[in-house]
Amino acid sequence: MSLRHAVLGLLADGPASGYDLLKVFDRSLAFIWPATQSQLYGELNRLADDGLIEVSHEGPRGRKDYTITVDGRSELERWIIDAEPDRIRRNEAMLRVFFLGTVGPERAKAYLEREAAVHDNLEELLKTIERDTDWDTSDFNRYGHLVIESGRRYAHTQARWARWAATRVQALEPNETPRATR
Amino acid sequence: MSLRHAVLGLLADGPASGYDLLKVFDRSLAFIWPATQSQLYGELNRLADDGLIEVSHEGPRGRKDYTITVDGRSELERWIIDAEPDRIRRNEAMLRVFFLGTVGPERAKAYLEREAAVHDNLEELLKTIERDTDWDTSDFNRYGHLVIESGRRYAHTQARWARWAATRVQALEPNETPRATR
DNA sequence: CGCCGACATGTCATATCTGACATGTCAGAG
DNA sequence: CTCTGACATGTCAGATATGACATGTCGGCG
Repeated sequence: MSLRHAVLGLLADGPASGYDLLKVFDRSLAFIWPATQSQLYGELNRLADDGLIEVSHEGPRGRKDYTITVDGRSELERWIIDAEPDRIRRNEAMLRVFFLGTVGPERAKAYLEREAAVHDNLEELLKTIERDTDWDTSDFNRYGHLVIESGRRYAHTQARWARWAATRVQALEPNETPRATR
Repeated sequence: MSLRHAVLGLLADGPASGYDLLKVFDRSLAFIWPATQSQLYGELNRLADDGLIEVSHEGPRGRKDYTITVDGRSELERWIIDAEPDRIRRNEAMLRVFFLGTVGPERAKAYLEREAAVHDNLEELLKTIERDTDWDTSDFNRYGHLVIESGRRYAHTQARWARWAATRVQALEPNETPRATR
């Protein structure tokens, strides 16, 4: 249930409307905490009900600017410092690797090489973002730079791993003991 | 909705009961695709309804051994090879990093050093598993070794990143422009 | 002045996840 | 023979997530 804290964190930087926040989610938080529009507006109302944020200004077209309250700020700090992060990471790509034995070495190898290419591309994308972003003025804040760098290193490591894994596939196959089809 | 495919993948290795599978989930799939008991039993029934698996044997205490069907096997292969993996990874720890600016440099640094230590421990754990596991007979299959190695490299990279990030924190703080509390 | 595209918020059905609860059986130790 | 712990499957309420749908407004271009 960290959407709540993502919203608080964004509002800690200054007041914003749901519409504003949605753009930030799409642009900079998309990789680490995606959120849909219906989730976001629902959460804003719940946060306001709980007194962690409040409507500080109403604009045209029903626009509502929300501001974080003192309670909201202390809840945010509590979450950042005290709460143990949930480290569970479901990883569909790795789940496939786990079962690669069922499709035979050629297709396993092809899969891993594709993974390598995907992560090469991701690394390039993140490098481009690092190069082209003005960290003081963009939707990414200064600490966002650290997050992007972490992603870049992750992509790099994964690509190297996938290429290494592709070379290991042959060795993993049982020596001519075809798996039972039934 | 990949729990479905995780179950198919495990049953591709041979028949098993829900109880058996639950142990495998806890022991070897826990890191990449955790599942609870209620999820698992529900999914087994749904898979059987859809004809992708079938009850091949009934044992004592209501035990049901499930076997993957031909349809199930082809659905599994389709998923591994054809379907585009969902690469969205919610990452609570990184979300915190994104908002580390709100708690001040000392606490930000402490957080990152803690992250480094956590990932050091994870790396050690995975190294131990790599060292002590017999990859031919354990719940991990041969390809599971590749998955563990990927995790090990990930933990290593993250620990290095966190230590590097800790050194960058000072530089990220705006020069004595205290953030507005309101 | 009319229209289009961006602005802006909201609801709803469906699906899924989580954790707790419920129920019962069998094998082996003492 | 009794009891305990592992075996074994299931249901349910409540919380979250997803994607589609609904509704309306304002600013600026032609």
